[in-house]
Amino acid sequence: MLDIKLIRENPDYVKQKLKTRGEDEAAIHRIEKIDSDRLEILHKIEKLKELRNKASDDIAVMKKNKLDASDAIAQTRILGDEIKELDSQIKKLETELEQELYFIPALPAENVPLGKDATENVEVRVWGEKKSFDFKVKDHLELGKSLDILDFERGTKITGSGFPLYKGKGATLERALINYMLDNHISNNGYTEVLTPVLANRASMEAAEKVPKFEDDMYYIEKDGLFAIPTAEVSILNIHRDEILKDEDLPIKYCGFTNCFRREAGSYGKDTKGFLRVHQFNKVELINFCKPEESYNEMEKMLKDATGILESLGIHYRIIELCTGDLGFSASKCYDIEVWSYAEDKWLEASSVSNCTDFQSRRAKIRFKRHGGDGKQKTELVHILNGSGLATSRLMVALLESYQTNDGHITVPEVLRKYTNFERI
RNA sequence: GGAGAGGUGGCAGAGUGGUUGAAUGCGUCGGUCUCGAAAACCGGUAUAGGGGAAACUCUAUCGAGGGUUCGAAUCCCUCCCUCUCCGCCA
Repeated sequence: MLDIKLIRENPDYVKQKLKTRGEDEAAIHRIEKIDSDRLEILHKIEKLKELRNKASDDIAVMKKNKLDASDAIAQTRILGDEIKELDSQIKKLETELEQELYFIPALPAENVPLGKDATENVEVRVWGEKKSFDFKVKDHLELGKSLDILDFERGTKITGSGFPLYKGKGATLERALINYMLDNHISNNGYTEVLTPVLANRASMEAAEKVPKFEDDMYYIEKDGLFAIPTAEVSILNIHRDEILKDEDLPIKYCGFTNCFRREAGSYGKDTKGFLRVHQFNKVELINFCKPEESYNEMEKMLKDATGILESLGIHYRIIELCTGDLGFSASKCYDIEVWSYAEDKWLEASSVSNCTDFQSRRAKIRFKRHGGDGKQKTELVHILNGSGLATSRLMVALLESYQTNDGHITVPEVLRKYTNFERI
């Protein structure tokens, strides 16, 4: 969430920034009003509490000296009643303020291209070239079926549509991809592997800014009050919730594989084919906790970490920088990595790398102590970045399609062979 | 699921109604000493919010939320979590 102080002191700046995201300023107006009302009451309350504290100390002294304090007690009781009344008023305002703040997105970074929606995203670079096939390419559904490695129908039987079943060499290939990516990030890119829970409580979902804003997109187990994570970002970020980290430990970099669960409410009928949009998918996630001055630099590194995988797999991809109007809720800057689908004849999003700066860390209370040269310490919010490195479902589409042979088989990319123990499907 | 114990600062651990934001130890930071280090000694060391140019000051916080009281870490209620034993079980 945004810093209320920033809104208080620089409302016009905040409104202008939000406008570039297509947000209207009405909510900020409401917030300003609630905040000033709250401050006014806060001043009264603190004054009254100060009086009460002093009076209580006096009473303590009187009692100690065996003096009659009943007058003082009676007077202080009145103070207490006033405080109670104001307390309930301020609590109401605080709740209102929170409810508004929870729905205000992060402010775009200065160098993010302006634009109203996805059509105005900017292509940063393209890697590799499209292969040319001298036969008609099959899509991943045909390949999956004919080679008996993907079974969407039976996945549907088990759960419902959008829950894929991998089979035989398909399952092995998926596992190989995951292992390859993890090993790469651990050995070459300096990440610490974590294997986290895939269910998260409400506090964790809130800390990662997924709830209440996106509550309808989450699977929720009412009986236990738990959410299925939409991304490992949630579970990994919460490793350090409510912690104060040491500055010499930063940046802290984790990678972790989990299943991810998304209801995709409202997107029925769109990209429903096979892997293009699923409710459960596999993803290796990268999370970085760092000092504010490092975050944009770390972001570029994360982008390299993710694209390095694609390059070693020989997958044709491009990097898109999202414009202000297309940025995710928590992100100040975001790159999408898209892989080329030969059968769909379009780019598919396989990863996004986001710098969420202090937007999540404020809510999650993840800070660090900065040691000043003068021996003084200052507590600051860390910056948090997340990136998929990568999600396998759409990567699998690109991989199967681009490695198909004219006899309908799949050649396993070189780097995966030591994980699959086969070269061909 | 049944029975019991407990949640206090970075950690360990005192504290059962009144200058307790909280003893003590450890850690940590600064300093003295030293050629340097260790040891020893001295001093500092929570978080959030408000006011103030600043010095500083006020408020809140002892798992969370309510209650009792002039006053709550301490008493009462609800919830959450952890641990131990039993049961069940991958």
